[in-house]
Amino acid sequence: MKVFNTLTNRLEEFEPLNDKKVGIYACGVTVYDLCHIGHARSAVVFDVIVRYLRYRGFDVKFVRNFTDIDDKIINRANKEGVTWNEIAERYTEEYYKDMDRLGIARADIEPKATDHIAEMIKIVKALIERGYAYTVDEGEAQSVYFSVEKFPQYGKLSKKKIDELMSGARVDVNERKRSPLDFALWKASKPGEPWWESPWGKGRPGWHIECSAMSLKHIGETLDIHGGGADLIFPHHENEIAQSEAYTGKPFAKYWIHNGFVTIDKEKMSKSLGNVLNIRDLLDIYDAEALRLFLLSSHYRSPIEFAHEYIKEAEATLDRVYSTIWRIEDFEKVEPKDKSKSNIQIELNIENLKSEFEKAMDDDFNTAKALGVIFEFIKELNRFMDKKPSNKEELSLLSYAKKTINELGGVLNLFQREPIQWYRDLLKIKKVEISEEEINRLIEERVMARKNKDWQKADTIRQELLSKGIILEDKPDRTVWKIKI
RNA sequence: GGCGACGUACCCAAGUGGCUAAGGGAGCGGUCUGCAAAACCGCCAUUCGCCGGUUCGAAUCCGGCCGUCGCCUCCA
Repeated sequence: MKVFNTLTNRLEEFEPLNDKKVGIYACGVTVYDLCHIGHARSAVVFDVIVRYLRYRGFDVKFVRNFTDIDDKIINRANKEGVTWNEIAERYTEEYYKDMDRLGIARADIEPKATDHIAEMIKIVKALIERGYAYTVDEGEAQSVYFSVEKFPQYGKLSKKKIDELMSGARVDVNERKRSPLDFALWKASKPGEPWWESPWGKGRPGWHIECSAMSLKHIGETLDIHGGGADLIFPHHENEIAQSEAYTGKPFAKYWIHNGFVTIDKEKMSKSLGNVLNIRDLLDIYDAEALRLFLLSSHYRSPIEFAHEYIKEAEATLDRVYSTIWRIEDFEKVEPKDKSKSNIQIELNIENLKSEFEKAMDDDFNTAKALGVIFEFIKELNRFMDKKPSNKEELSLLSYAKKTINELGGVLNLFQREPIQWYRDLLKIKKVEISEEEINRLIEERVMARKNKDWQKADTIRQELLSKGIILEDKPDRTVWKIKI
């Protein structure tokens, strides 16, 4: 199994530090606003990585944090006239609402920064004692900064050189740092800001230190995998390496995995550009699984361009998969004819499907390729069913195929619904103005008309439903409805 | 300015030295159907931004050019 390591800029064989045990830490969100589709991508990517490692038999401990104290949270709270923790709690809840719908499994541990103040203080104290950090007076209290020049390897993750960073650095007149590259480990609180008691007076933690403290506590000195969005490489992850390795003297993480951005009009989606799309707004008009499929349809490190058209394509794809599964279920109801000899020449190579899927996923979690493998198999399945399988052997092969799609889909957390549920959910999300009962009533009416060869009436009903976004399919034994995408 | 990534059909997207350049969507033609829809079959890149080089052989390696984007500031 190979993974791309940002630290070495190369594909590497994945070998955890302790046999089958894997400790993963992924940077979560700062809870000050609704999550956007970029957050969704990162969450989906690491969700799939964890699911696949488990599928491969690794014993995974997955930690994903919440940053629940930060300037942005404080600003938002001040703007709304509420407390900072009210903001943090509110957006943590909203995070779960969105991520649950996207099928993101909960991490094994989901620590919050403010529950680890003591651990952070301990590290900061040690860094001062060992000469890696220094204090700066800020009125009654002190701030603590990490001195980047004391850590010569600084820049090894982001491939930056300290002197080049220095020459390009902005000079911030308000900060009393010794070097513009130094970053805050601990901030003295200004009046009105939240604070915790510390050896440096009333203050609050800097951003980066929380991840060092929480990963150390919940996983250990060296992580197998540390991940997050590519925009965290610098300075966040670079700073984490500096402070963690200065503290423990051990490598902070063996593999660094970073997901690419979501772009709109080829530009990175970001708050400062004002082009963010909230997950919430998209889930109002698209099926969550379609959004998830869209996010997995290109490699996790490539930039992925968002367009409504692409989500619709993903919906069409899902529709095809669920239609095929539905078809299999029809065959499962057929009483097998034991005597009939199999005359189907079409290959239904399920072991090959599995091995090709695994091959794709083993290659740096190539979900795009893995999906291609599944879609190819879907075509094979339909071809197989076109030949009207009827004996026991053929029908059990179909059931096994269905089970396998479910199993492999489970790694991506796709294709897990009952087909009828897919159409019912779509009925809601597309705001179709007709109930399932009404659809079934019209179908009954049309069945009667067709029996009487009243084609005109049958076509009128079909047309009426189509105008509301419902497509009818006449099967040999019955008529089913689907949603027009 | 420094560092990095990318450029594959009408659109999305795999493929990083050698069988016919995956897969999906759209489109066109056909089978099936009362008509449809779905499904299936066929067509849809002699060619991978451009120009050179290495090689028996390159979309894949090297060099140059053009274009797009990202990081260097809070960001998934």
